[in-house]
Amino acid sequence: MSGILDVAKKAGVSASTVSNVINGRHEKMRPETKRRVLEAIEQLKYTPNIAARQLKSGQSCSIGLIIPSVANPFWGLVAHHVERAARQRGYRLMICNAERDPDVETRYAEAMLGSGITGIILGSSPLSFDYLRDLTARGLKVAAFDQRVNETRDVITCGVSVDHELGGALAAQHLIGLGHKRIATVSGPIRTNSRIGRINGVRMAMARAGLPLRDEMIWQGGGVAGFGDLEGAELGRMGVRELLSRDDPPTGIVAINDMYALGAYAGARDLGFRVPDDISIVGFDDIVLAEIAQPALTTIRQPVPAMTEMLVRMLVAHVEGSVPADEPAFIDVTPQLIVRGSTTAARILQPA
Amino acid sequence: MSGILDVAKKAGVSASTVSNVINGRHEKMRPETKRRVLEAIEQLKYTPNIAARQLKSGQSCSIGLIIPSVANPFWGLVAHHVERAARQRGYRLMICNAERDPDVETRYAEAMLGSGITGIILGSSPLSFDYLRDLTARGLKVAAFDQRVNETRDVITCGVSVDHELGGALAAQHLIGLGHKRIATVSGPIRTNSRIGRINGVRMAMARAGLPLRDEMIWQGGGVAGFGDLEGAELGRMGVRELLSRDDPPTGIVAINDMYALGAYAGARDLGFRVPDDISIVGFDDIVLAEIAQPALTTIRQPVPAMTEMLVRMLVAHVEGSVPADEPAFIDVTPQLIVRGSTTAARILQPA
DNA sequence: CATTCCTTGTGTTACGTTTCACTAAGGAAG
DNA sequence: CTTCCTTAGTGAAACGTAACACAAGGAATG
Repeated sequence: MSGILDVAKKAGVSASTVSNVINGRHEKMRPETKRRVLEAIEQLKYTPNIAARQLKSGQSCSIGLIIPSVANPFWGLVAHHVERAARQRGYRLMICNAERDPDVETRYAEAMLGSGITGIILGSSPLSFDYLRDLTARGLKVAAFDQRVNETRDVITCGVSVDHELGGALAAQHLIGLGHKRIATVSGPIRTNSRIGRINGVRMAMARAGLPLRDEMIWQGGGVAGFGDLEGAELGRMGVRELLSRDDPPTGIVAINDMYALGAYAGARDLGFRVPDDISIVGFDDIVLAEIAQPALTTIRQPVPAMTEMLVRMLVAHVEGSVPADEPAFIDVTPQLIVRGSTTAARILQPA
Repeated sequence: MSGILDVAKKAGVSASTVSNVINGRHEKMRPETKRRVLEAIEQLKYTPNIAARQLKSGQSCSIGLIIPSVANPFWGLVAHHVERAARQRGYRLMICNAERDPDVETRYAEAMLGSGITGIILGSSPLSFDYLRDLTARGLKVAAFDQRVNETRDVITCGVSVDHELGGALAAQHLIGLGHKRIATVSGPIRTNSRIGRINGVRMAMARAGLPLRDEMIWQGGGVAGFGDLEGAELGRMGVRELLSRDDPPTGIVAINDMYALGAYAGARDLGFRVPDDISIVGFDDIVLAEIAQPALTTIRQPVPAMTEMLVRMLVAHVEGSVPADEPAFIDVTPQLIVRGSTTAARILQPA
C-alpha cells in the first residue's frame, strides 16, 4: 500500500504538493508539476487513505441514513434517492437498518459519529428524540425524514415531511366521498409522529363529516420494542381479518402504509370479501407495487425524490456550516391522493 | 471532543492503560485501575475515534454490502440478515446500492477499501469480475452472494449461492408436471450468472421433458447499463403482455424473480387473462409479498438467513485471516419450490 | 543476599494525511 | 539598487490511537 510520500518521491515533489493535487488546489502549481504528480499516482495505483484524511481533517464526506425497515420497499426507494442526492454533492451514503429500535439507532448513530460522519438522516419519526440528545450535543446533525416543525429543534437540525394529517384526511375524505360511513384504520404500533399524524388526519376528516372515529375502529397490532415493516403486510392481514369478523364491519379501511394495505387485501380475501366491492382500501406511500397489485391500490403518494433532494441539501448545508439563515429548517410537502382500483362507492343501505 | 489523553489524565494513568481497558486487555491491570478508567470514560462521555483507531490498526470492524437494487424487497431482506450476522460478530455493516452498475460498484468498493473495510459482500453476480481485480489485488476480500464455485477464485474469496439451475428446473418441472407445454421466461437483461443459471435450469428441465425452450419464449427487457429492480415489476408486466399477445401464447411463465412475477400478474390482467386459470406464473426468491399477493405466488425460495449466515462467517474468517483450510470457499444451497395459488393445471387440449 | 520472574503499568513511536507558516526565485515598481 | 509582490512549492506539526519495548516494585527462588 503506497502512501502520499511514495508518490511525492516518485514525482520529485513534496508531500504537500501531492496533497494539493489530490485536493484540487491546482492553481498553486505549474501544469507540468501537476502532470508529474498525476502520473506518479497513476503508476503507483495510489489511493488516499480515508482514515488518515478523516483523522486529520475531521471531514468524512459521508452522510448516514438510518432506515426504519429495509423490508419495506418504500424505504428502499428513499435510500435510492438519498444516495443519488448525496452523490451529486460528492458525499457517500452509509445506510443502516434499525427496525425502529431506539437502542439500535443510537448504536448506529454513535458508530457513525465516531467514524467522522457528522450528518445523518433519520427515517423513523419517534415520539421523542431525547435518546439522540447526547449525540447532537457532541456535534451530530440529525435531519429528520417525516418530522415536521416542532419543539425538538434543539436536537433535530432540519426536517422534511409530508403533511401526514393532510394525507390521512385525503384518504378519509376520499372514502367519505364514496359514501363510506364505517371507516377503520389498520396499523402496527402507533408510536411515531407520522403514524399519529395520519390517524389524526383520518379522525379530523371524519369529524368534519359528522362521523366519529371510534377507538375500536383503530386497529393496532404488533410488538412493543422495535417494529419493522417485515411483518407489516402480515399485520395488515390480521387487522383486516379481525375488523371484518365483527358484527358491524367497516366498509372502508385506511392502512398506515402500502405494505399494510397489501396485507389487508389478503386479509379481506381470507374471509371472502372482495376488494373493492365489499371493502375499500386506501394505502399510504405509493410504492411501486401499489400500481401492480390486484386491484391497483388507491393510496397517498409521498413525493420522495423532491423530499430527499431537499433533505440532503439542507443536511449538507448544515454539515458544511454554510447554511443560509433565511432557509427554513423544516419543510412540509403536500401528499397526493392517487385513486386506483381498490376503492369504490359504498354499497347503499348497508346493514346496520 | 475528548480523547484518550483526557481520560488518561482524569484517571491518573497513561494513555496506554486506557487503550488496554478499551480493548479488553483487562488481565494486565488491577481491577481498581480499570474501575477508575471506566469511571473517567463515563464522566467524559468518551468515545474512541474510529478514524484514528483504524489508521493505527488497519482494522475497521466493518464489512460492506453492495446491493444490486434496494427497490427489490428481497435485497432488503438480505441486508437485514447480513446485518444481524455481522453484528453478532462485532462488525458493523455498510450498505451501498449500485443498481448493478459495475462503475458504481467499483466506486463504492474503492471507497470502502479506502476507508479500511477489507471485506465486502457483492450481491450482484456479474458475468465477469474483472473490474474488481484491481481492488482484490490491493487486499479487498470479496464474498459473492449468488456466485457458485467457478474459475474466478482468484478474485472472489468465497461465495454462497442457491443452485440457480436447480431452482429454474424446479420451477419448470412444476409447470411441466401440471401439463404445461408452452412455457416462457420473463426477465430483464440476462447478464448475471444467477439469471443465466435460472434460465438454463428451465431449459434443461424442459429438454428432459422433450420440450424445447425456443428463443422467442425467453422474453428479455430493459436497458443496457445498470439495471435495478425498480422497474422489475414494470418489465414483468410488459413482458407478459407481449407474450400473451402472440398467436401462440404461453400457458406458463417462469419469472426471473418475484418482482417480475408480480408485474406479470398485472400484465396478464391487463389483457383479461386470469392467474392461474389462463396463465400460471412462478416466481423466484419468495419475498414477503409473494404470500400476500392475489393469488399467492408459487415461487422458488432462497434460504436467506442460512445463506447470509454462512457468507458472513466465511468473509469474516478471511478478513481476520483465521480461515480454516478445510472449509470450502464456495457453498451451494438448495432452493425450495413453494407451491401457492399462481399455478394450476394447464387447460387440456389447448388450441395449437 | 543476589538473581530471576511476575505484575502492573509507562513512554514513545508510527499510522498517512492536511494545513499553515514559511522560503527561494523571479519580476515589477519606486 | 532596494523593496515588495507573486508564484510555486517546502517542512514540520498536528490529528487520536495502538503497539512495543521497557521499567519499578515486590515476590519467589537458589
